[in-house]
Amino acid sequence: MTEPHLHSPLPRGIDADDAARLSAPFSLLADPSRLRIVYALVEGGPMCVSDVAATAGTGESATSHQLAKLRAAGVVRSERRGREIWYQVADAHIRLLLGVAAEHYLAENTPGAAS
Amino acid sequence: MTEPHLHSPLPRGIDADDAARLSAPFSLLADPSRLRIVYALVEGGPMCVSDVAATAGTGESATSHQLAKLRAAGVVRSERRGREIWYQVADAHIRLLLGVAAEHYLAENTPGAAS
DNA sequence: CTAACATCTGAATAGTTGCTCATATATTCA
DNA sequence: TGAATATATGAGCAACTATTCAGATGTTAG
Repeated sequence: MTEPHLHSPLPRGIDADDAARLSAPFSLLADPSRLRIVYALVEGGPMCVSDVAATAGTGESATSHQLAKLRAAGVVRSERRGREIWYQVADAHIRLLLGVAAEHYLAENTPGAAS
Repeated sequence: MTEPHLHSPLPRGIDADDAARLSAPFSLLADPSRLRIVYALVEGGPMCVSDVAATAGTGESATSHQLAKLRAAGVVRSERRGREIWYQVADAHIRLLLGVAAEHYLAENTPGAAS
């Protein structure tokens, strides 16, 4: 292992800490099922768990697990209404990221970002 | 299992196919090491592998593996220069996503997106 | 041609993650 | 109170992924 040359003038990157902070929101959208869940909430507004599952096409237990993870990450907020628990998106950044991606990778009507 | 109620008026989501397409770019940025690699290339411009590794703070073999994956996904382009192989970012969408995230989650000088 | 260098590639491994199943908790209704 | 509904939660498992190590490939210099 000889020292690397560093051709370019001082191309400093980001430290491991910032990389972890930056990659966290991406990992939340990296799973197709979880992305469908977030998308359903962005597009459809506040919903109870079973409606999220029905809209996203995911199992109810799996949906609950994913919503718990999203809630722990601060992406969604939950509120009890009777025996149901309603979820809504609480993170504008995630909404923006999803909108940008949808706009560029689906080339259709984008959620949240436009208008 | 009784049928779900669907309170909201027709909140249709996206199908599994679109979800997979949408989540793919996010998964590429979901790993801290790979994100540092992309970030290094976005910030520092074209570089050879060992310089990418040095800038990103990742092992050389690991960097090579990740660059191969990024190349397969069309995120980076490679070109041989003598015995070195230089990589550069080839996907404007990834650049934009990374820029948006950096702007909102690091609140500092953002790469690519601004100016 | 040989040695050194830069990168690639495959196998093995360890860590992570998302799903399912079963069960627990909480709420409403009769 | 007891049954039904809605969701949460934990354990177990299967699939995926990133890293390391060893060796292969291609390139330049002597």
